[in-house]
Amino acid sequence: MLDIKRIRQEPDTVKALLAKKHVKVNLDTVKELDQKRRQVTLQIEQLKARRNQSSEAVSQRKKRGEDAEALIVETRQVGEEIKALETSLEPIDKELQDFLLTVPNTPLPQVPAGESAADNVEAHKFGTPPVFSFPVQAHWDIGEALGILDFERARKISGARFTVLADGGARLSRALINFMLDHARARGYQEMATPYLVNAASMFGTGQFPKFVDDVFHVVPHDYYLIPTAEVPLTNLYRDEIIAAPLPLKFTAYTASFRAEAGAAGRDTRGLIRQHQFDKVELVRFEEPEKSEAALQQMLRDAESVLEDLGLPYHTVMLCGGDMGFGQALTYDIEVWLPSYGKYVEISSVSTMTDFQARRAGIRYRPAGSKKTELVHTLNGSALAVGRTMAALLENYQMANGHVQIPEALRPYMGGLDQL
RNA sequence: GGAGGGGUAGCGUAAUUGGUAACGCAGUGGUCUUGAAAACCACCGCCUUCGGGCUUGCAGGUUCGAGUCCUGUCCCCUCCGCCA
Repeated sequence: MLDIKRIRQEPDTVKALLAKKHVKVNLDTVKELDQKRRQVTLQIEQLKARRNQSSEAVSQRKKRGEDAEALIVETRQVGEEIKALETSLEPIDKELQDFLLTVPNTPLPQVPAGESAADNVEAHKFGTPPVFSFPVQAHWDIGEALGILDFERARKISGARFTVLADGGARLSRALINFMLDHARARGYQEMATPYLVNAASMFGTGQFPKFVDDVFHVVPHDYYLIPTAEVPLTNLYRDEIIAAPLPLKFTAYTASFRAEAGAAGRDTRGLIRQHQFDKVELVRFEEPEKSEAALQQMLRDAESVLEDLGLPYHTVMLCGGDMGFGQALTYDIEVWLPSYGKYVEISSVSTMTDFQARRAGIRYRPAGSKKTELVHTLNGSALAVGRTMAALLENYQMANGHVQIPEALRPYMGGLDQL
């Protein structure tokens, strides 16, 4: 959520920044609603002050045994006025709140202009795409041939966009998770294991709701939501809290993630790339506002180095305004080379949300020497998406005989096994 | 899922028949001190258009006035049931 004060004070700047995200918002409506709300609120508070006074006076008279009937009648009228004004304020308040919840975060100044992924700017590159002396196979073919991916039975027991990992596939996935968690822990992230089902308040806190309700799974009879990313439970750990511990706070968690992928029909229908359920190791960081941009660079390196340790070629792009997400102020996508696609494919997204989530979720801290609390900055990133990493491994490390080499760094997690 | 008990400031506790949230500890700043402790003073939830308003888990209701009464709901504890 954006600061209403900021919208009030510099509407043109906000408007210009949002235009960079190719979002058009009618800030004039906000301005009108805000003015009206402030005006009515003032009236209400003045009347309440009067009611508090006469109510106290009633109390005094009664204590002295005097008659207070006239005063009670008068106070009752004030109460009725307050009620009427409050009733008139309700729709204004609701409309303003509802609107503010749908306004995206403003991008930072360095975000490149642009409309789509084509306008993203390459920031870093590692490795070179492998050259094969034999026909390249896609990971779904490699996996099925090796008996480690079973899409057909997954369709039977669940449906489209689900996968069964079998034998070495399950083992490889678990190895990757452990490898990634250890990698994050070595870089100072505290490991957490969180619920996969969260309440609606958490979804509002990180910004999935109200705009993206249709993208998540709703467990109807109990009114829980399946997390679309561990960013949700991790960031909401400190919802409605004033963080007492010294910042930064760095967390990592492995969780399954669930996405409805509504409207995605036909895209990436084969393989592990786009699933309703996938595994991910996530990084979340709570940081002081002045340090959040430097923190973002660190987190980016924390994620990139996973791919470097696995020897997978990738490049990193800074997202242009039009390709950015709802709550992000600055986002880097890490894209891994996928031979079957013949291009780089997103495997991680690392972002600073500035104070956008913190304001929604009420996450504050007390700056050293300050009496007032301030909103923290929240950052998050994947390190990494496990299914996509597995796909990249199978494809980049495939051999002519259909088997797949296991990179050095992963072998200790596979009991020394060097190929599948 | 059922029955009972509970939720008040970071922690522990108060608040007559409904009368306008009190106290202790912890913490922060100050006085005093060579320094510290002790003592004393102030601060010690949120918003504010600086008038004031709000805050007893949350949302409503009754009332001139609700921590207190009523309804709904969330969470915690104990017991029973179920269960990995």
